[in-house]
Amino acid sequence: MIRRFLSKNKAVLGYGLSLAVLLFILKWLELRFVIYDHAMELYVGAIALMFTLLGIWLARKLTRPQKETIIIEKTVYPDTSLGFVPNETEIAGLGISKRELEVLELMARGFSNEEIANRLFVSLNTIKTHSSRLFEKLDVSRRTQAVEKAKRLRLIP
Amino acid sequence: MIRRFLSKNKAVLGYGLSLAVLLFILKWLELRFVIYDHAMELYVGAIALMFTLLGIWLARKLTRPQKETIIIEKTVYPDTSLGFVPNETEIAGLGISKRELEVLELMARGFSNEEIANRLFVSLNTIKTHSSRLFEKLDVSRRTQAVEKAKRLRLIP
DNA sequence: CGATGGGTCATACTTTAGTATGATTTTACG
DNA sequence: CGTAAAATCATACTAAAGTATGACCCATCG
Repeated sequence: MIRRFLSKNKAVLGYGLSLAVLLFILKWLELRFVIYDHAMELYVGAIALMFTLLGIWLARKLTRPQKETIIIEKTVYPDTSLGFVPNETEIAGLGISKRELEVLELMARGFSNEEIANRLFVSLNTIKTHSSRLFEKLDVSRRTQAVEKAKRLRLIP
Repeated sequence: MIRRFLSKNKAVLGYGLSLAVLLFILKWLELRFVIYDHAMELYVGAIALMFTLLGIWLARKLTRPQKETIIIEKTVYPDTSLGFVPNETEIAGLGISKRELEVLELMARGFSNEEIANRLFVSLNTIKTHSSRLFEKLDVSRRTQAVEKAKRLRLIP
């Protein structure tokens, strides 16, 4: 606890210490030389200088550095393969299954139903049923519409 | 020239002025009260305080603010719908005509050939020929592929 | 002026897409 | 263990999409 206090109030402690040292020097000067009236200006000047310097030092120590936030806008071209996060909420809300989503993705990539069937190792009819259900759920009637809507809803990249 | 000097050295001049004022005050105090030995500490203290404050003020005026730059990189995704610039080079290179591009855009938006025909006030057959030529030029065989490729080549948004 | 390219349209045809319906098999869950 | 959702497949059909070919109009350009 004490260490924390020390570290937190380092500047203040430093100021106190400096003050003490300066007062000591003053006392010493007072004893060393009899202060005549004509020496007064010099004495005051010295004090002024010292404390001005102290003030400068204090100011530099105490003022916390001004933070300047520079926001660099970095344009990132939608690298569909890297930075895509599917809208799970929408997918779930529409009740689209995993398999249907797979079909949808391949559709969006321009594959025909037959090509999709070959890729997924199922029959053409299966793909047809999948796509039909997909169109129902997406409330569309053609694959191009489905792709357009799916991209708009961020179901697919 | 004088005004420029004044404005450039405002802080220095301020310091000089303050010093003069303070010295005047000191002189006044010296005249006003006879400075006894026991009043010495108080006097010195006042000077110390004043000059410390002056030093702080000076430091704040003269030293340029300590900046701590925080750089935040903010990724900005370009709004494809607003700031879209078609790749004219590619369009010209592939020899795609204005009308064909129109058809392509409507295709991408999910319209059927018949819908496109109605929109452009031409017959279904015309749209079919347009799309056939389009597919040839894009080297694809289906509309979904055409849309995918066109978007990839930035022919359409 | 004639060739060229863009746009239009038609007919005839093939292929792909999409719908309707029914059935079987997995798989997940209470 | 039984049920519901998901996934599979089939048949039969309709509706789009796409191809091939030929024709016509019109502006532009050498």
